[in-house]
Amino acid sequence: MSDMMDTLRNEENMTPKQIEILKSAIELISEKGYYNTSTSEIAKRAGVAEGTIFRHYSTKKDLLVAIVTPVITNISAPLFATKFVDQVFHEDYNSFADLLHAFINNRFEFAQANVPLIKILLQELAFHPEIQMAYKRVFTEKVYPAFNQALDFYKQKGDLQNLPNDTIIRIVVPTILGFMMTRFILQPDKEWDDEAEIRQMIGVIMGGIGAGS
Amino acid sequence: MSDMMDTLRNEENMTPKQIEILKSAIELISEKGYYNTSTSEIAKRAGVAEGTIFRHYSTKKDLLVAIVTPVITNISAPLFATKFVDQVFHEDYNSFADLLHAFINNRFEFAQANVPLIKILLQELAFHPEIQMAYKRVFTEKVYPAFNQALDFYKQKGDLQNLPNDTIIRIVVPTILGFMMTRFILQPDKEWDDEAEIRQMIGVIMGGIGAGS
Amino acid sequence: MSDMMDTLRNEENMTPKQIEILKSAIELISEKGYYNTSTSEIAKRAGVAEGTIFRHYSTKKDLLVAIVTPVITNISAPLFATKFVDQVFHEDYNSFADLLHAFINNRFEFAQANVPLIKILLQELAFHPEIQMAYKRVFTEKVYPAFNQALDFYKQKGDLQNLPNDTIIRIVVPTILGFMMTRFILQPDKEWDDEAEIRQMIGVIMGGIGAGS
Amino acid sequence: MSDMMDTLRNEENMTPKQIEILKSAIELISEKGYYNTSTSEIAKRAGVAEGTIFRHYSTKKDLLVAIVTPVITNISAPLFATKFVDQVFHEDYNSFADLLHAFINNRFEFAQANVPLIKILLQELAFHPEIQMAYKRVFTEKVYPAFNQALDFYKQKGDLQNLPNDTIIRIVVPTILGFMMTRFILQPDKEWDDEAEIRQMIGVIMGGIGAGS
DNA sequence: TATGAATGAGCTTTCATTCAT
DNA sequence: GATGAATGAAAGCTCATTCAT
Repeated sequence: MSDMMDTLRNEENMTPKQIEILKSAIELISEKGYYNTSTSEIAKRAGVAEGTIFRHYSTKKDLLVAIVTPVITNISAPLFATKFVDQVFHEDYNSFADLLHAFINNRFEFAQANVPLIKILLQELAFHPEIQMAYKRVFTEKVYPAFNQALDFYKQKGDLQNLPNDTIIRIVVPTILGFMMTRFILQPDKEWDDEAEIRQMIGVIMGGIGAGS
Repeated sequence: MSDMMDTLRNEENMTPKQIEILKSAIELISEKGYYNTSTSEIAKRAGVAEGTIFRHYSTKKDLLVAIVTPVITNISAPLFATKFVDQVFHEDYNSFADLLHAFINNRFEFAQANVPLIKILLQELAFHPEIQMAYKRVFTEKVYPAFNQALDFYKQKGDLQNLPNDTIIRIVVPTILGFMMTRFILQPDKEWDDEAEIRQMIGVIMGGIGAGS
Repeated sequence: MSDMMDTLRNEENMTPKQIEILKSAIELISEKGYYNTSTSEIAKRAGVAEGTIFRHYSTKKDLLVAIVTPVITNISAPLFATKFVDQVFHEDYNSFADLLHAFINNRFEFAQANVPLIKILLQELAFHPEIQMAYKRVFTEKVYPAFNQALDFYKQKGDLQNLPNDTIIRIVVPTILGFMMTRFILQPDKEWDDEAEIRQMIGVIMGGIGAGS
Repeated sequence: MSDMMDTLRNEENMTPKQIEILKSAIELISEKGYYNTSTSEIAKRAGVAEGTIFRHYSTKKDLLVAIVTPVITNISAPLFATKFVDQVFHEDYNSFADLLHAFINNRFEFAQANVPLIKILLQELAFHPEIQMAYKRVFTEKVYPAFNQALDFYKQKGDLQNLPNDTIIRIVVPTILGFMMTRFILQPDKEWDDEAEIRQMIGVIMGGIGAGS
């Protein structure tokens, strides 16, 4: 749980009660959904009075946004972290496959540490325009450009077929997402050989978009 | 809309009011979600008294299930229709790529005609165990076996690499789903060259899993 | 059941549907009470459309009154039947104890044949002014005078102590009612030696109010 | 009313609103019955929002049970209070008639102070299994054994005829109940000479079951 | 800052009653 | 007469939010 709280915690300090509220809200909402979770339930599990929730989050939806927004930011963080971009362009990765491997491993660990948060994000994205906004902004301003840059770079390098970037993205992203959803949400209890799965997936992806094919 | 009602209508007749109720429920729920749509709203839009809804669907959730269950069945219908299986095994399709093409085209048209229904299915799947049950049953009993059969067949024929079926499915299905979601839900207003998109997608998929690579 | 319908049937003929409605209403209301029984349930059990009930009884309460009013009349019928009064005054019964015995036996059989109807009467008496009216009228106009007449007669004859009639009634009536309620409603399944019970009860009553004591 | 609230109040404190709710519920339900009294009416009379009722009693039926259960307990309280039993066996009462007199006086006062509560109990007993349960438990575990003990004691002492206890109880209890119902519910407005009535009633009862007869 | 009783609008659901067929 | 779809008022209940303490 501490990892997950790292994802959420901003620079300012939170009171212990506020942390309890967030934890409880995350547990309950990820289990039962936003509309099936009442503030009184959250308060009870957090060991806090119902009014206390509204001292910290003036609205139930505010509480949801406070949970979900940092996830959106963090999910895509490495993609636009200066460090990452630098690594790519300073050829820390010899090939697109290497980059993909590093990227997937990194995001895999993040997902593993934040399953409940990601569940909430996926489930509620459809219903809350506020969240959709945040998501779209991050995607178009950060993720998409970073992706494009990287793809252009490795195309130039001869690692990739000359497909439109959009097409490549539409292959790569759902494949990764699909794997993660299956891995963590649909069949979390299956025995997975994660490393093998990832290698295989990359093999197939590169078979589809790599230059050699 | 008439197409969509075909997806829902059973053999027996519905009263005009019942059809109106279904239509209104579909519109509203697909726009705003199940929990943000009240039965009084549905009644108002359907031009019907609120009690009339409960004469036909004894529960609000019953109404949802009546909307969503036929979609689950129809989404996967061609996969387990005798006709389809026959076609596959009587070599109506010379290659897995051909099969894929026919399949995607067919499902693309279905999706196009049923966007609101599919939106509802995707959005509510997470929260209603009844729906999850129906989905799981159809998937494990129908879709998955049909897929396996087809994959085995074309593997034997030498069309496909010798990857585990599960891995192939985990590549192919999310890729197709991802495309459709982008096409019909995330960016429905973008100008799409559907035929080209599909061809490209198949190219990449076959690059990843086809025998030639 | 045929006996019970005798209690209800007036001179005019009823259609078979109407009889079915009455039967079903009696069963359901005596089991679950008036407010827990819906007209649609009654219709279903009667094998009749809901509207048909309202063709015969313009109101749900009308139906109840149609069930309960004849019971009130019949419960007390023997008390004011000319025949009964005649018997009393022509000394068909040698003693008040004899009269009591005949009376209790008679009412016992009536109760036995009409348990559901009596249950309904007892349960709903409290809530429906219409029923209370009917009950009060019958009691003050018929039962009470007949009782007084008989008591005066047997007092004069020296069978009874010189207690106020009201006091005697307040001993006799609740004792009989209490026995019947215990016998038919509270503990209907206990094995009863009815004849012995009745004899004992009369013994005690006469011990309390009879002249010998 | 304060007396009545004593019957209901548990050791813990109630908020003033909760007291108002109870009072209003008792008034309305005893006048019109449970099913004819809506929670909104209760709220209005109590000067409280409807939601407030459900904060204190999670169900309308819970409210009813909260009203009725303490009555059941208190109605029979003296019968199984150690003090009462002691009194009986330490011959505080010289005869069964004395005991009866003390007992009736005591219960008469209780009834007088709790008419609405008792009305509710009598009226709703028929329809609510929860209440029936509570009633049966108290009767078989407390009232019945205490009665038996007392009857055996005074039989041995030669005060009572050798009738079966059950028969005695079936005479005594309905007679007392019948008197109280007539006195407080059926004809509360008649001018009563209570002391005389009670004396007379005891006379008759003892005439019926006493040893001298 | 924290509490939790109180609020009241809004929800789903029930059901006696009506009426066109 | 009989039907049963339709009605709509009213019910019990939920819950995010407020506010005096």
